[in-house]
Amino acid sequence: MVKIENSQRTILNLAEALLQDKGFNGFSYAHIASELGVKNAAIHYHFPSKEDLGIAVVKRYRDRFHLWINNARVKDLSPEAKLDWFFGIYTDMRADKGKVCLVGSLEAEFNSIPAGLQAEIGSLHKELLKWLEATLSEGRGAGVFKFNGEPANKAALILSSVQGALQMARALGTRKFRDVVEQIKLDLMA
Amino acid sequence: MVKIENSQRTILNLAEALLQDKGFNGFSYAHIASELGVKNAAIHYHFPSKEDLGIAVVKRYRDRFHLWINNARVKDLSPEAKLDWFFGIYTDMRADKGKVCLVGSLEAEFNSIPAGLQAEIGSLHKELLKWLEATLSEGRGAGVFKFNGEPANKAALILSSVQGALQMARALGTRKFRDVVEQIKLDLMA
DNA sequence: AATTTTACTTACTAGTTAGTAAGTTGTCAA
DNA sequence: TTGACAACTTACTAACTAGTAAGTAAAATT
Repeated sequence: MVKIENSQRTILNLAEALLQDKGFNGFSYAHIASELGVKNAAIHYHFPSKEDLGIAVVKRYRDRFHLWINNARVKDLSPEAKLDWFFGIYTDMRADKGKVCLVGSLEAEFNSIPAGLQAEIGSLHKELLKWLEATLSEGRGAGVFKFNGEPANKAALILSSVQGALQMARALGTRKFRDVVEQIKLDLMA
Repeated sequence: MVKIENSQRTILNLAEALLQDKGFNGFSYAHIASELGVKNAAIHYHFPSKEDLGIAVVKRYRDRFHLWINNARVKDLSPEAKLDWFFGIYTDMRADKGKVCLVGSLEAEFNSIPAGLQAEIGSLHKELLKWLEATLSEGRGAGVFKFNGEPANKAALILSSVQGALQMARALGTRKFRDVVEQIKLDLMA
């Protein structure tokens, strides 16, 4: 028995990449197993069902996001820098083999994924919106962001558009993604 | 042999609904066949491969869009009314069992769908953007829309956000979709 | 040293997938 | 009236799907 160090984490890494690349219905346990050089059943040992695996991926993603936004390196940034950090997450996804946001990927397939995973992705989406809303609110208070209406609605618009822009970029190129991010900033700073 | 009138169209209707509901990897020929009360092979008779079926759905969607935008009932509208008509398409999707845009659905699964379908969805996306860009340009010229930057970039932002908002609404409710559309209008009219 | 636990493999199942080949039947045109 | 054709059905395949049960070997615990 060759002990692969931290199999659980390696499986989660691969599952996360596959979710962002092919979608929940676009990958199988066999994909993960062959990539890792183990058998299907080894994956089922760590994550009994595909729903368990999906939920674990999203849970870890949520934890990571919480760690970041509560970390001084993000918490103490100016609103503009916070927003740039946030957009940077999506820019990195786009650069990493044209991945899309977990939220967008799973919500596009929402009606063909397990209920537990639906709930989990809803929680992540709410948390992303909440942080973005607070950041926009802070920025408008400081006079650096300018927009009409509720920060919650502006947050929903911005998050929807970066999510959509990552998908758009798959068919129309990275250029289009950058254009959308620039336009968001233009609308916010003008 | 019970003759179902216009099977081809009935299959396309069902396939389109399934694509917008479950995604390309979330439905099968068996789903369509059982819903129509025929056998799998009957679907293969009309559309030999799943790629053929997907392409036919998107092609028909494109044709429909072209017909509408070239029709006087849309062509002769004011820019604001044109935009409302456009948003109405997405509002209707949301109301119709929480469907999402074909473009968003297929681009989220982009890396796990056939190449021919990838190309077809790219063409549709370009056409939607082109029309929206022209409408925004016309509206800004007429003084009814206000925004900075290129109409092409503003069009990409708006299309991305309605696409993303339909997906968001699946996890967070129709309310959120409406909020995004209202915010787009607010940003455009202020 | 004995036992339990962890992390697997082997071997399997039942169901689903897209896709095909060959046969059937109603309709329509020559 | 015959023959072609459209629109299927029957019957099948090979590959893949998630998931399970039982066995194994090393490592950790007692």
